[in-house]
Amino acid sequence: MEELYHPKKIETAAQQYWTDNDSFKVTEDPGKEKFYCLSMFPYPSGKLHMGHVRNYTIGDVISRYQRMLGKNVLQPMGWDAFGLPAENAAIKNNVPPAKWTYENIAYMKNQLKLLGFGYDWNREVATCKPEYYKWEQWFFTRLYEKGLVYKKMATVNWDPVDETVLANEQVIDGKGWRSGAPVERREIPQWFVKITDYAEQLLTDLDKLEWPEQVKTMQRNWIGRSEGVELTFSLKGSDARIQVYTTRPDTLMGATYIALAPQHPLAEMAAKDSKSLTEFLQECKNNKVAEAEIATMEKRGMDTGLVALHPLSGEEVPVWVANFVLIDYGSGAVMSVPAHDTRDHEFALKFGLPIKQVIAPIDDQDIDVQEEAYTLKGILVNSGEFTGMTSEEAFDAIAEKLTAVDHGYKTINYRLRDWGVSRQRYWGAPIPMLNLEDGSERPVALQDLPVELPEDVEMDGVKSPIKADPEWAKRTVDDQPALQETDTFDTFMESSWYYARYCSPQLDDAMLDKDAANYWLPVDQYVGGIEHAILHLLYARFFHKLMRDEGLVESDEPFKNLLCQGMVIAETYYRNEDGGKKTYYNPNDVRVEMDDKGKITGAMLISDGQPVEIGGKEKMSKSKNNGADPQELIDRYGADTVRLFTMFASPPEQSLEWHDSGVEGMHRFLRRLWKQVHSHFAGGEVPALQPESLGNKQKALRRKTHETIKKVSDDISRRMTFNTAIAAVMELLNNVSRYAVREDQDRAIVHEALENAILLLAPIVPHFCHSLWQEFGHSEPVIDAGWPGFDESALEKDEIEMVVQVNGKLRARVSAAAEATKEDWERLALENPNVAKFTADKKIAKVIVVPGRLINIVAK
RNA sequence: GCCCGGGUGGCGAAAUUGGUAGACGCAAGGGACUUAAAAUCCCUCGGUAUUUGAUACCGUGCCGGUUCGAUUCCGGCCCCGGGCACCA
Repeated sequence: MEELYHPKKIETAAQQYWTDNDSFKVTEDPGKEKFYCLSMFPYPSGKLHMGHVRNYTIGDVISRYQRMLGKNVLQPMGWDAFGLPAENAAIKNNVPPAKWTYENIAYMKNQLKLLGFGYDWNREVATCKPEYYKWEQWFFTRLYEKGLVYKKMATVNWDPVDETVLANEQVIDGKGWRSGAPVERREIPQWFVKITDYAEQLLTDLDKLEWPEQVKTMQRNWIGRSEGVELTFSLKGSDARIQVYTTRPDTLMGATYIALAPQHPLAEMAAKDSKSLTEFLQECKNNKVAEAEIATMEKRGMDTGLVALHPLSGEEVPVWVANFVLIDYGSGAVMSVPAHDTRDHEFALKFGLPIKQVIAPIDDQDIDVQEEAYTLKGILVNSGEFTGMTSEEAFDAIAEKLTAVDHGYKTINYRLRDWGVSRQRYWGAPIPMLNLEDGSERPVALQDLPVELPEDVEMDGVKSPIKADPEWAKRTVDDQPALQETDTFDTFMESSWYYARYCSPQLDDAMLDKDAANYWLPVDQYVGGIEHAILHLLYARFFHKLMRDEGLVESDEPFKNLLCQGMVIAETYYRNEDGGKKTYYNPNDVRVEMDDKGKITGAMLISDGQPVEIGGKEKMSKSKNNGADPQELIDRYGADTVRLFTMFASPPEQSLEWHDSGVEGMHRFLRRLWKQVHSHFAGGEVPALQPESLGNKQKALRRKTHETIKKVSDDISRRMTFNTAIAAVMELLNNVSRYAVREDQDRAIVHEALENAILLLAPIVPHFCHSLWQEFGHSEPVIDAGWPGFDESALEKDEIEMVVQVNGKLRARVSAAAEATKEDWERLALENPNVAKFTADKKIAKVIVVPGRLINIVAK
């Protein structure tokens, strides 16, 4: 064996071995327990970033561990290849998005191989390939036929100069990122999938999942099921009615005005007679569609002049337009009860609208609703026949009354909205729909699928090439001219079913092979970034149910266990350019200035020496240009060091703030371990271990070995805290290096410790362990070595140490034989001189003995 | 604004069910080896006080509570991060 650790050499050899032996190729084997471990596939943005390395190392460690447990492990990889950045790169570099994407895939695939991830590359998929999106298009036509998709008008960000639709990301401070023109909201027809039909299932099935509570809570809140009342206000002097939904019908008698979304038909109607209202509605259009934007902007409103009639009291209620009411949510109108809702209160104060208290606190607490909204439930006041009821009683009574007068009914509402899947962009899967001359629409027939996206195109930066080419969309249907839809799918469509396609990736006559899908699915462990906690994971769950109802899969849920890794974050640096634009600079190109105490005082760009703004630590991203390049570290230290460091730096669910320092330490650890193994073998033949004949020191090291096996197994399988698993192995090896080898049994114990350390580290630093495992004389590769078990008898202790506290403060340590009783411990503790010092002039009130941990003496 | 997380030494972190705060590692300082450097090895390393010693006091974002005992549970606040439906 080589005396020194040469990462390049052993990594190349191990990777070659895995390739030559097709080590990670798997097939369905009903006789073996399967384990499907999936990491979220990357967007091929150019090269791997630290977030990828972290994500895929976690997935690979879990996969390799499960394989060592003897399972049939599937770990596939592919490419989420459609998306906006390809179009931007195409414009910038004058290459077609397809070419750019395929080049990136090739480069990143090589990087993944260099990192030693055990993927079954035979199953690779790229979502931009017609073989892939053909089935997505087919599936959409099935949904169309089932009535699960529909077309409606929906709002987009419109750039009036470029005459194009902008993504939220492309709107910066209300302006188009290229043109700089203020964006407008515009309504265009778009396709929607009825996810709301599945809202209840998506909610209740969360209970079946072994997911982090945090993610389940986020999804529950996103779906937002509520029980309430749908009611209508009649309009004075008109047949029109305004429909509103409320979760607090008990406050109905306190409704003092109605607020409409600016896009509400009645608002637009009222604007016909009012110049000022028309102007106001126009101003409301100068806004990005993002909800965060709407929620944080200045609340504005205007009276429409319309008057609604209260459904129960018949009182006249003014109808206002408010810029924060969302047209896409519910009916686009809300009844406002300023006395009992914070936002309504704020609005009423601003515009001098009446505030009428109808709920009083249950206790005698003094409140003033003119000052502040009282939002809790209570007892009804000023509510006519409902006065005196509790909020709960009034909920039912008012609902019944509304039903009786035909102005409302109890209902269940969801915050979740249908999924808009139309994008006006080029680099996506074309929506397989035909628009006929007579105005009707038709799905593309299976034999005409896929509707292929031309790949050899030029991007002008404004219009999608398939929209710019008048010929592309032309079709003939039943001798009638028809136009192929030129919008493409939201890229969440592709990422909603790729996990299933991996089961039969090359199948060309169906979307999925049912046997293969039902063998592998659901995914046993899904690993990916927390930023996907809602959208991607919810859409994928929805898609799975759609596929189930199409008879393609049997399970209800796609991902049994979920591990959400935290973000890899890094400092951002930028400069403000003209027109409010920010240019971000990579941390590698920036020098940070510090004062004597190491506190950061400023930063400057190395290339020009001029200052840059410090923007705070954020998720590594292309748009913030704060990504670290793992490649340099791989070249310098090898993949194992990079893998080890990303796993050691923090627990997977926590966000990881990236610094290069620390990597060196991991490399040092591997070098030291290598040398340790080398010098162990240099000592010659190792005798067989004889556990019965060991002395105390020998027993102690052996105990440490078995404690480590126990802890690492638990850390990897149950806790998924790889950082503490690594720390435990380091501790064991520190014990080994401090251990003085004097006789044969010492060598046997060290041998056991080292051999097990190799097994425990094998999932994390696979090349390193592949090589050393061979040095231990094993012909089977370490990937197929069984995971070590621990010897219960080696864990036993003869003597136990406990801590003694007086009134909760640590005062002494005492030891006794393992058999010592509670009384023995109490006596030992009280006899201790330091304890006596603190209890001397006090009365002992109580002695608490926590076995194996501590003794606390309560003295007063 | 709304929903979900997080805050512990100079830094990344550990403390798993309410029971020894700081394991493991980085950085730093000191020493050994060396002509020298690198590498390697050894020692110190939360703060304050006691003029050797060990010990005492303080310390887990801030304020308060529950408890024999709180980084952990409860209430209120501050700061940071993620998501908010067209970034992926």
